[in-house]
Amino acid sequence: MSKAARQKTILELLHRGPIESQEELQGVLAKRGFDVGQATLSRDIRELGLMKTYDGYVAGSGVSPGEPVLPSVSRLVREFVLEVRLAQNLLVLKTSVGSAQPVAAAMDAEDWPEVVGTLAGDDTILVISQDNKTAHQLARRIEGMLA
Amino acid sequence: MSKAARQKTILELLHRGPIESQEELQGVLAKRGFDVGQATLSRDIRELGLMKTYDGYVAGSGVSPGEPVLPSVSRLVREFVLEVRLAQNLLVLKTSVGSAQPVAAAMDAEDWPEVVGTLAGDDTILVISQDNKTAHQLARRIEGMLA
DNA sequence: CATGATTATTCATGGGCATGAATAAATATT
DNA sequence: AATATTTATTCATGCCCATGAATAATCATG
Repeated sequence: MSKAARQKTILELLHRGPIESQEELQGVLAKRGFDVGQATLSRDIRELGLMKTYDGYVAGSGVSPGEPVLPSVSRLVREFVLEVRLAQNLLVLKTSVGSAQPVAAAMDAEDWPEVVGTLAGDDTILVISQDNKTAHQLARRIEGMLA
Repeated sequence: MSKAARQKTILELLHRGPIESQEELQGVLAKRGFDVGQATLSRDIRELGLMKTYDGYVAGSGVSPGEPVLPSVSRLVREFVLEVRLAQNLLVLKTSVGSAQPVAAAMDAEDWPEVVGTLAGDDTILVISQDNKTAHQLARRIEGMLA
């Protein structure tokens, strides 16, 4: 099973109540068919931004139950973005067919300060930046991911 | 630059006219910033289903110019599909947020005989199969990709 | 403070994928 | 038919990513 599925399950489990330790989490996940090591869970916890309270691990208030996580933006950009075009303070990204949405969602999740907003169609993403300069910086960042 | 971008460019170039040889293609791509070897082009040509005619390489009639290609279905399934649920002759696939479309598109492109049709939302794909048995086979295939 | 429990990080490994050099195979030319 | 050219395939390599064993660091307990 995949990392994304595992992390989704972790969030679902935490929605039911806190889990005391990584060891307990390991056991509960094993019951759901996820055979996973402690090191991996430590990483998952960090990636999901979980908090350790007196009662155990809880999800942050910004994370809804079962909210599936996306692969990293650099991975999605590398995989799906075909072209990066600059038009003043706008960036137009061409993607593989039907692939604009996950890329845009991953970008939104990054909360990049240069991004005012995104609009995703089927194979095109419009990224709105504050001005020409920041758009240019953004384009270079994305192109760096493609290299 | 990425493989997908390169293959898209190949298709665009062929839309303008045939290209005689892989060597010529290599040179034309180099002018567009794609530094790529002959072996790779041979593979691209095979993957894109290009045909070698008397005039040179042409795209098949089923391929539109600049039609971006998707990653393999197994790759997309592995990356985005979180759950596979069976309901009689229907399969419900849960994906990461906003990721249903590329997965469904890649499935459609496979022309699996067991698939009557697909319907993709934001994070859910409904796959319609002929009957319970073929749906079950399909589920197992997809689950195999996830392992 | 010593010890045990828990968590984080390092290190090594392996899977998946893409690539090009080298080689094999196929095709074109003379 | 011999040779040159073109294409396909094998082999080796490297990148990216994920993982767990081992270890280091941190925290809790007595």
